Amino acid sequence: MKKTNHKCPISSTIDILSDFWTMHIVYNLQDSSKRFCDLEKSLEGISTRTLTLKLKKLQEEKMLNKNSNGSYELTDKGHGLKTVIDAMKQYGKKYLI
Amino acid sequence: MKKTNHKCPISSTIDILSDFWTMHIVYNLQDSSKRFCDLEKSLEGISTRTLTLKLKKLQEEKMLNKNSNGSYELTDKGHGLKTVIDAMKQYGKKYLI
DNA sequence: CTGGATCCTCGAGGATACTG
DNA sequence: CAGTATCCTCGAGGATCCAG
Repeated sequence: MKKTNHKCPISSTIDILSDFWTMHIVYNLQDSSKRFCDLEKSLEGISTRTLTLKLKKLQEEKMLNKNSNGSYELTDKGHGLKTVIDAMKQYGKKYLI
Repeated sequence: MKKTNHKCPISSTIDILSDFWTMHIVYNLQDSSKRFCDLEKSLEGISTRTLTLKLKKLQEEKMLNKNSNGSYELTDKGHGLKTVIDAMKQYGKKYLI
């Protein structure tokens, strides 16, 4: 994945979202916090290594954090992606499938 | 990039968008059609090979087509992504940068 | 200018085994 | 359960040269 240096809202957002798993993870945490093994089950096909890496990266980016009972929950910054996810959902329904 | 088989609106949309250049290309064609060389200039850093490949793939997906004067323009399906792009722009403005 | 053809790099992600 | 550590694969994308 590349990194754009110029600070454009679109480019910055694409930088974060343009890998396969990130959006899936955020999507899966939208309604409730989940533990590692639950995420592993929801995200069919992800490897433990990748899930670990993505969760770590998302924590560094302040998109989510791990709470006291060990489950992962979105921060405000993570929940902010809901509008993007909703737009994608609408698009998928209308033009794909 | 992976392919999800189960037909979920979110997964299908992510399948299309989860590479670095696709969204940038659609974004660049949103307001006006452009020729190959113009896209090459706008999309700083893209190689001719990659641009060719992405344009071909996007044409196969009916997201854009090449018109009579040789420039590329979005189809309705391509323009449909505007809502997603707008959401990303808003997100970027609010939480990133 | 608009690509096609080749070759090459690099990193995302998988598989597996292991630990607290 | 929740990871960590290794090793390995595979494909996205870059660089370059060439042609219509």
